[in-house]
Amino acid sequence: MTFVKKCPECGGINLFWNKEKGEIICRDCGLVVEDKMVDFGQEWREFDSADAAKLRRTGAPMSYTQFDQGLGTDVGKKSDLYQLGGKAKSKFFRLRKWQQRISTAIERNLKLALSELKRVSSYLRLPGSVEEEAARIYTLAVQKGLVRGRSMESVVAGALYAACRRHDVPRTLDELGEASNIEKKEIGRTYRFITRELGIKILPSNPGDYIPRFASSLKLSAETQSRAVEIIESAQDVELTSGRGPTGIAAAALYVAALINGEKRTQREVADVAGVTEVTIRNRYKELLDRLKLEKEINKVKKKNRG
DNA sequence: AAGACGAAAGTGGTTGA
DNA sequence: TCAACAACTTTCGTCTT
Repeated sequence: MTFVKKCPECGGINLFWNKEKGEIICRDCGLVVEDKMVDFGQEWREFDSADAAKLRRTGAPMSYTQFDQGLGTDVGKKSDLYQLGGKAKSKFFRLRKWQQRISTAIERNLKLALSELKRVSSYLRLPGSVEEEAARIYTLAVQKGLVRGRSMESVVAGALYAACRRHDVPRTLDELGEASNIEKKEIGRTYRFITRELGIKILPSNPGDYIPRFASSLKLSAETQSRAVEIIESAQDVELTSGRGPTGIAAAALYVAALINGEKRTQREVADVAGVTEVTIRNRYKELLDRLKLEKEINKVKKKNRG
């Protein structure tokens, strides 16, 4: 299944589909070609009708993004009535009344929340697996009554953020904030709250996970990207990364890598796409130079530019 | 004139008494 | 619950290219 055959940036055909992250990456120039992948394919193949009967599932797939896991039954609308006689008609109304009573506050809340969740996740072009996870987290949160006293939207955003982290598909709090119109602080707060209350373990995100996206928005080459990843790895070896914000590290590594590869970007440009300030980049950058003996390479490039 | 640099003061969160 | 603390931000003046 391919939407894009050629990289629009460099024309290369060496495209790599990272299915888990929902990104297509050009191996030649590092551009993230397409990051709104939807998997329309069937994951099975059928060769005859016997196979078809065996393999096809009936009905919609079970999903947490449906408020009742997609398994509920609706008593129909009035437009279905034309085929019913008198008795059946009264039975219909009775059943429908019941269903309305059964629709508790929780279900109504879920219905609303999940449509919000879908909205935000499609805005951020998150893969379905993350959306599913977020919906699961949200459902658990509702069942535990954690939404009380918090806005539904902020819990949705928090659940999505947690799901992103768990799937190593990092989005920054800023991005979540932009997509959901909730303040970054608030999202962070609810995120910590629900993960604590639900006992969800989340490892600190790896700075390297941010590199492809940042590098792509800065139009940096694949070599620069892998250079940045190397820098991050060696930084981890000398314990420069613990306790620091991963986005700052990713930004600084990318800045240095671009410098070394002669694709210089200003600190401001890098800072903007990474959602940190220039000051943070400078601090990380300085630490990197101090500890990783990169000065030589930088000086080499500087000399080259002069001569 | 733009970019890089670094000092100083402020913010929000964590930790430990 | 409060204070100390680390990381990060904002702001601003100075140096470099």
